[in-house]
Amino acid sequence: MNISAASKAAGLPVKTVRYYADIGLVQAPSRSDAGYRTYDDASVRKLVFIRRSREFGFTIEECREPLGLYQDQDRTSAEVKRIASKRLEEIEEKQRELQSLHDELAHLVTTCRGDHMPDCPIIDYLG
Amino acid sequence: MNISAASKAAGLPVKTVRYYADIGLVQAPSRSDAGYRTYDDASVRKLVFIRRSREFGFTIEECREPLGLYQDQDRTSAEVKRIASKRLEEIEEKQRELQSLHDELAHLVTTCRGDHMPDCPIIDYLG
DNA sequence: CCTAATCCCTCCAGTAACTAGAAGGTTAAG
DNA sequence: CTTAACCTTCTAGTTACTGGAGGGATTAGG
Repeated sequence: MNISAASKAAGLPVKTVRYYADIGLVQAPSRSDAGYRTYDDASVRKLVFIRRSREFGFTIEECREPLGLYQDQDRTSAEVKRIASKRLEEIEEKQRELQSLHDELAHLVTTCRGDHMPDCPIIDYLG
Repeated sequence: MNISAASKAAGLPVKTVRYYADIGLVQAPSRSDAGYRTYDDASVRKLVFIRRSREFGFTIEECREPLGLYQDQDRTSAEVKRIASKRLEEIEEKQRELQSLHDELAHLVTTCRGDHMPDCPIIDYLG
């Protein structure tokens, strides 16, 4: 798989895929004879994992920890479990926050009459 | 309310609160005699709205649109509704993505035995 | 009233994580 | 065999903060 196919599959720009290998977040991919980067499904799954983590506010450094664990032959199952559980709690907190952002906007949508008048009940709240 | 109280209430660093007024994302706050910025509850609610939007990957420019609407005296209710509905769909897509990230890590946690052995079923998937 | 701690201010420089563009080599379709 | 769509490296720019210097204002204790 060339870089553009991997980038499409992962949902990341080509430039970003290169960048992640440059900074050592993922392993440097192998190269074709012409020097083209070649990717496999496991690499793509890692990129998807990073993309989703990044989209929800985890930093690059915070992505390194779980990714490092997956690759570390000496880690114990207990260590993997501890770090993943901590991350899971952070994600659940994000889910609650996202839900309240959702509810706030849903309220705006349902209270607006959607007509041509400029008044809208939400203005009293946010204006 | 001084800037540090507003910053605590909004869940944003003081520097970031100043920055948002500097770039015109929120209105420049009024000042005390000594030149201190003073904030009210409506300003704090706007800052919370921005914080949550930013945490979930909306850019500063994408925050301007709904915030602008709230303040625009000439907008129609239909326009408010259209933009808020579009944003709501984006948020629902983010909720689905966050759920996938959650499930992926939850799988990691439940399949790990949590003992001192270094093997873990998730490695086959991501390693 | 004085002093120390804790605010607050502005300004400038630095960082994280990309992202755009130039210059040029490679591959696949017609 | 050309030409369009790939790919490469490199450097420089952007977004959204973030840290620190230097200095004024406010508050709590003695």
